[in-house]
Amino acid sequence: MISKQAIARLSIYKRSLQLLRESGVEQVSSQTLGRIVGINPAQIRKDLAYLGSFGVKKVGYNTDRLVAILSQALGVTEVQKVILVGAGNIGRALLSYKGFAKQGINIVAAFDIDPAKRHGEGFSIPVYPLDKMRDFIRKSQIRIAVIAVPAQSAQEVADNLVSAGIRGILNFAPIAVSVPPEVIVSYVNLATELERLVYFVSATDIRKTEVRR
Amino acid sequence: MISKQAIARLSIYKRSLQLLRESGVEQVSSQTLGRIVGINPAQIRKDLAYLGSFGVKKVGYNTDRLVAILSQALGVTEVQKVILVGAGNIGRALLSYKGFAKQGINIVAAFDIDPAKRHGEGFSIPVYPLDKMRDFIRKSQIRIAVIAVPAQSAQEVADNLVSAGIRGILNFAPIAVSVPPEVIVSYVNLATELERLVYFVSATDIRKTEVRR
DNA sequence: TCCATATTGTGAAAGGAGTTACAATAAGCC
DNA sequence: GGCTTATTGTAACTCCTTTCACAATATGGA
Ligand SMILES: NC(=O)c1ccc[n+]([C@@H]2O[C@H](COP(=O)([O-])OP(=O)(O)OC[C@H]3O[C@@H](n4cnc5c(N)ncnc54)[C@H](O)[C@@H]3O)[C@@H](O)[C@H]2O)c1
Ligand SMILES: NC(=O)c1ccc[n+]([C@@H]2O[C@H](COP(=O)([O-])OP(=O)(O)OC[C@H]3O[C@@H](n4cnc5c(N)ncnc54)[C@H](O)[C@@H]3O)[C@@H](O)[C@H]2O)c1
Repeated sequence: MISKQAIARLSIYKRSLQLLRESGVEQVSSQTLGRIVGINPAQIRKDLAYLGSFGVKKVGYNTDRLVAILSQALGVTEVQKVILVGAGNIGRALLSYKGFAKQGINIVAAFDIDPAKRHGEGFSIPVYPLDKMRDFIRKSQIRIAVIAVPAQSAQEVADNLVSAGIRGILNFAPIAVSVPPEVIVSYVNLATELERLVYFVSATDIRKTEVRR
Repeated sequence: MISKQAIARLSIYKRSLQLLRESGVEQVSSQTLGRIVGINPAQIRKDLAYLGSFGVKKVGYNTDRLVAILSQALGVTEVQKVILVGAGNIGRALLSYKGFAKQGINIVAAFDIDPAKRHGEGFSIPVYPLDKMRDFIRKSQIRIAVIAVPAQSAQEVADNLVSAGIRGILNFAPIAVSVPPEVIVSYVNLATELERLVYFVSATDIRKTEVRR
């Protein structure tokens, strides 16, 4: 199995390769890609080696082919449907974002307890009441959900999601949720990210350049 | 120097300890805290040992004292001022968020190229034109900035920030920015997080429970 | 056609990070 | 006051990640 760090890097490669491809670049060496994404070329070659061997010596990798291979490996050859719970500040920002589609990810519906949050303001994704959630997940075979509700509701929402069949959760609430072992939870903790910066900036002496996930 | 993973965990401990303290808990063992945050108790003890030795055998740690020590270690004993560049979808979500203050972080101003983004809609933080940015950073001695502009503007914004004296950047744009070695850049890449979930959920067999940063 | 060389793929080395295990010990109880 | 025991702090170990280094090799040019 590929490690979670490696998967994150594969996703980063994919995005950069898509951009390169769009600007007409057909071949790229691990060195050049490494410069673009800020990652050691040997690391890139090793990550790609998990998926097979499709570089050409003295030339590099075909951008088109590599994007296809990475999409396949990551499981986004066909669009992945995702739902969102909590159409507040963060939730609405996600609903308005057009960039996920290009990465093969589609937020297909949102759910919110508050009726006032249910008019689509600008974005075309519907916001439903909570009691539609379970059925929607079942009928549309949704496996991944984003939690963007207040911390005190996160566990309850997670429990509902899991019992409806959700297998992966991206949690914006700054609190650990407990789920069965077969469910994967990933956290986005922005306050932590900022505190991390505060620490490394405050520690004044010269140090490592980048803090990358 | 403490590793970036350890710093992230210290921040997580701090938040949970604050919650515990608020609900009247005065002492907590590494085991109990570990259960709450989902982290191995030995890991917690080791992380705390970086900062000194202030647990009490057979009792655990004093929540009050530990919050103070963690705040000190992370550099948030006094409120840290942060600026935001790009008051779009994500930027406005951050500006509306009340939760940073509790962690000792204060977004004091935002900057946007678009005049239409400059009315404070609900949030009290001012949104200024870009040409005020340099002076503001200098005068208010800001060291940390959040980039929430489109990818194609991110490098330009980063260059401006760095030349004005910014030392740490939290970048929401899904693109690597190049900065001098003394500047720290941290990335929030939501598409990557979702793709990672897609991968681990798709790889159907039984596997590790959580993907934590 | 043959050569010089840029680049891959990977084995080995180095460097962390996380976990286990346990001796030390202070607290609370009898 | 002494004993039992929960809990810390840390040393040792294991596991995992990243980097280094280089042989293999396909390409493009002469
Ligand atoms: N906004 C930010 O910049 C930011 C930053 C860091 C962390 N967060 C975290 O992200 C989460 C969301 O933040 P926000 O600023 O968007 O909050 P918000 O209050 O604006 O939005 C929360 C939404 O969740 C809905 N909700 C509440 N309980 C619910 C439930 N049980 N089921 C479904 N919906 C429910 C509310 O109606 C509301 O629309 C919070 O946990 C917050 O701590 C936000
Ligand atoms: N919204 C999301 O959910 C989301 C998700 C993933 C990534 N992102 C990334 O976050 C960034 C912001 O996304 P968004 O949805 O908020 O975009 P947005 O277009 O809503 O907002 C961008 C803002 O930046 C301003 N801006 C543009 N160029 C600028 C410049 N040179 N200086 C200052 N301000 C400038 C624009 O006026 C606008 O207000 C993008 O890079 C996007 O790819 C957003």
